[in-house]
Amino acid sequence: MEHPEENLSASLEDYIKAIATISADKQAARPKDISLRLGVNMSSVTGALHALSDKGLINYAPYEIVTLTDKGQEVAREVVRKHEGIRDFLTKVLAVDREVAEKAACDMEHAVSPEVLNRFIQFVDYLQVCPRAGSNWAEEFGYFCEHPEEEDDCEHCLTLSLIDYRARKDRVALETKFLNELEPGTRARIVKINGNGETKRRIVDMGMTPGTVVEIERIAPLGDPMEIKVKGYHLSLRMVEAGTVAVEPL
Amino acid sequence: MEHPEENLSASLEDYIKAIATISADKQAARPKDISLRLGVNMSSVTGALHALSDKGLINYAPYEIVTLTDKGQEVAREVVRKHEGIRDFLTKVLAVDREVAEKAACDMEHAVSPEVLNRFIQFVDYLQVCPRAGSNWAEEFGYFCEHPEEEDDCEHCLTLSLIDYRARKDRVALETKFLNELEPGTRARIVKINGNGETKRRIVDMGMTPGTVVEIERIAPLGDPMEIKVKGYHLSLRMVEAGTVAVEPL
DNA sequence: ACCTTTTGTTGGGTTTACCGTACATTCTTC
DNA sequence: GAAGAATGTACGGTAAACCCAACAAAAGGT
Repeated sequence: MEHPEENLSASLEDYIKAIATISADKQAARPKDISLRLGVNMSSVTGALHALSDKGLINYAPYEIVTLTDKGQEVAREVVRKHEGIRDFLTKVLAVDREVAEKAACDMEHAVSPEVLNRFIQFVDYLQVCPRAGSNWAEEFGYFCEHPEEEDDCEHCLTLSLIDYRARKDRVALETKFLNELEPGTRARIVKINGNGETKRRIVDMGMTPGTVVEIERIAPLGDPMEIKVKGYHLSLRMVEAGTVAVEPL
Repeated sequence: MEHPEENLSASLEDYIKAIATISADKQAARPKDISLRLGVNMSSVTGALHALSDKGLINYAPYEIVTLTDKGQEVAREVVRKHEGIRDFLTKVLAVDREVAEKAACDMEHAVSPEVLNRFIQFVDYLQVCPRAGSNWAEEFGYFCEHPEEEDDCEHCLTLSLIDYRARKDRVALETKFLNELEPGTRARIVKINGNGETKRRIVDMGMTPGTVVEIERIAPLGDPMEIKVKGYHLSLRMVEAGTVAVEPL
């Protein structure tokens, strides 16, 4: 816990990711599991664990099980977001085979800047919101990135496809719902947040502003809370809160 | 020239790229230029030059100017294609700022597999050929990647935008030209290659099959040859050859 | 031609990230 | 509860890439 250094090396990020995924599956991550997953020698794992421990990202003592600290979990969340963001972009946009994409994402994730990562994630969302490609298509997407909260104003990018645009718009107007009414696996676009001061602030802090695309990941067995994905982040939301969010299903 | 090893490290690829770009600007690449461009110490450059020389990629003797061997130029072409492919994707598809994209491409180019690179390049081309994004958009792009030579059959991805599709198709039918008639900077899609056996084979070997998108880069002062870009590759084509290629301007 | 500056090289040293081998600990099983 | 297997650690070694400082060669100015 000496150096709380900011930047992790590519290799150490891999270790964090491995620990996070193994911990999610089983209870705890053993060095052996890590060595198998990453295909490295056990002695390399020991070395890496020391480094991560020094940075205060894992709880590590020789011969004991490895767990992520709070700080480590935060780092892991970012690493996973990056991996999934790239993988989803490759599969959903570039139509890369799932398995190939998984591997490619591992290779790419250490080289993609946060800025570009956000573009990847936004692009996937964009395809759902404005499924058009006009001649000024890239320009339109750039505008969308700058102002995601603005009304779905595709008109000027759809000079020749107005009919479709209007059909969609009509359909959407009829189908406006609240976030808690949606099924797992569905996607929707936020229209408005009805909550009062504190609740609203909490939701907005999560990045859920009007125009944002959300995906329902799953709903807990008891019906509360629900897990959603927003801008690549996995979030947990209480049903009461979800009920304040008006959305257009996509 | 000892080890003609296949894979270059990320760092050595950077050196090759630097040598290639500097050589293009000035006559020859001096170690100092390389050190400045890559922001590394002179002694690091010397070490890298030794390594590249051992691999037979550069002509290097102490205190003499550095040049690429044929093999080195081949490697450089690939590296440049990767860099430009990523950069163009970032700018033209993801609307990333030119300068940011240039930097991001440098970071990403060593992590992107040839397979994904081709998707990047194809996607940029795809936007020109079928500028539509229907609900089954990724699927359509995947099909296009699998069968680039097939007829421009966007109908089933355009159920609601037929009008635009037909307008474009009519326009294209009227404007079919030959490759040698196009201006630098324009893009076109190959319709047919009219040449006989040998000429035709040469052109097809360059990757110019029907359905492929080409970009006219420039035409030599004397009008011959012309430089074009196909699938990320910069090619040189004699006007006689270009005259055998029927294209739809985009 | 000589002296200074710029450029280039060599050698030694650091860091990261591996590996292999040898030793230590824990778990399993009888 | 002790032997043997599985797991974990420590130590030394390698390779890539970098740096700095010292020395060497080439280029430029007077």
